[in-house]
Amino acid sequence: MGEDSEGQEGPRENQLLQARRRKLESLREQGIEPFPHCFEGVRQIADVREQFSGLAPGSETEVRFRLAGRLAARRGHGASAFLDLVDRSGRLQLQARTDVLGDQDFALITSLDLGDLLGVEGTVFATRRGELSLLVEAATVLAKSLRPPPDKHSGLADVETRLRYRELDLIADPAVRERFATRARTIAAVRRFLDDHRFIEVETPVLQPLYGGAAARPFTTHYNALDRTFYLRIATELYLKRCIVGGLERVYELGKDFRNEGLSPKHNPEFTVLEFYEAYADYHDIAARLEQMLAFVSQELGAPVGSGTPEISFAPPWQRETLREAIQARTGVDILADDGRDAGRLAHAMRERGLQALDGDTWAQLVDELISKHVEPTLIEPTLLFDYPVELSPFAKAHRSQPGLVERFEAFCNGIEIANAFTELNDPDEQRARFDAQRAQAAAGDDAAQPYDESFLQALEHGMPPTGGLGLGIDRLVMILTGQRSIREVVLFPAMRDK
RNA sequence: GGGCCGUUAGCUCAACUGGCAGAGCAGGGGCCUCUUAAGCCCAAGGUUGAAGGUUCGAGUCCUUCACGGCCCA
Repeated sequence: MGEDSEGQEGPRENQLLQARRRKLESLREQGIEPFPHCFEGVRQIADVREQFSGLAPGSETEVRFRLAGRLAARRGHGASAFLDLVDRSGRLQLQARTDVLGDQDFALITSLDLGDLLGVEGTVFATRRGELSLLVEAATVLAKSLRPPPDKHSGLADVETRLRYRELDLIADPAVRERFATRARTIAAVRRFLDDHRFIEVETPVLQPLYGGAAARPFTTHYNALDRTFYLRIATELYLKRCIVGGLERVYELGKDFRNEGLSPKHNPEFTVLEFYEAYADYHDIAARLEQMLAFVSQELGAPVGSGTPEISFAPPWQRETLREAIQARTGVDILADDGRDAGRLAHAMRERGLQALDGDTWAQLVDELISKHVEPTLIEPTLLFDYPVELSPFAKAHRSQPGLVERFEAFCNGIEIANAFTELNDPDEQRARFDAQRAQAAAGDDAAQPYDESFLQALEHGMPPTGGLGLGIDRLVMILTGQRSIREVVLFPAMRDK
């Protein structure tokens, strides 16, 4: 290999890299392939532990296992050595002995670096102190590691390094691996629930000629073949309703939305969302469906999955309040005291109670402020807030008895919003009027206002059945289920600024 | 956008009021056949995030910047 391969690294780090490069060369000189193509018959470390959990200290067995994983620690004793092998399912101690392996293979296995990928075959035994172990009869290098792994004991502490180089975080911390496995099981359980209830999974465009379905700024891109600006979707809502118009009756989509916003512990610019729509249902039906679904999901995950946070039970029924009551109970402000929806009067009522109210804010923005500042943080147990102002909800159907409100609820848990649902607006003329109102807001400078979507309106004009729909933030749900306070801990590769 | 905090060896962390940048782990050379954060001996490893400034002297004080964390908007 190159004598100047050290050019790009610092001169010091090179000592470590060079040592590994030398071992790579040495393997090849011995005729050993450092990057073989496969290793057959691999079992999981958890299989060994399950089968031999009660093996008495000092006992040996004839039971042979082939295992593969990463070398995580080594304790040498001259003519024998203990090695720790880690796979996705766990960690197991290996014992290597000259009298079993012969000098050559023993020298090979003990000269491996921490971090190397290793395949072994051997028999199960328990040490005198009772540590379940594998006596290695054969060892194969499966991939040479050319960089030093994180510290075998203290792991990685620097948050930035953990997020930028998630592979190192995963290598160093089994709890992180477990968290992402929990995420996968959560999503699988959501799918199973919906599939079992006659929903069908669909895929709608991520790249869209026009974005919509939520109040957010989009990412834009250029489609060369059409020489036209395209947008990354901010929601799946409008296409999914077109599926409902088309007669699919119960549909869901699980995938990523993209919003051109800042980063925060609750926000990543790309995030995973479930939306489902159910024909002939209203928002009460959807609320019940959501309760059932999350109860099912948490049950599928098995008992306590949260760590460090108060135990959250999704068992139905959840707490229910109307939005008006919720705000009034926590701030004393009645947002509907004034039928005129006058921003000045609401701001005055807020200031009377010692609450901050910005001068330029509209009535709807003040309501939004009351929710996110004074209500949302107080909602720890799963809670549904019903009946929102129409100004905040351009796609929700008017309330059947409360003028100025729509049939919408949001679900909160652990002080954050996790879901948003409505009885869907299916009157095309009313929807057109809502778009007009959005257009006026956009003209007034609101860059998160809805663009006018004529093809969606046309679809509604063909007739959409009465429908209930819901959007659920999967990342936030996983945060709750795994007891994490930051979305970055449940997204494998969160967005980061360039270093 | 604002405030506070952080950035020192590959990793985890020290370094008093400004006075020779250290340790453990990892890596290198030895010893050691039941250890498990194995142990013992030896040697090595640094542009202290970047740039500028103050000072006889800066990891430490000042300014600006970068990235990250927490809080606020």
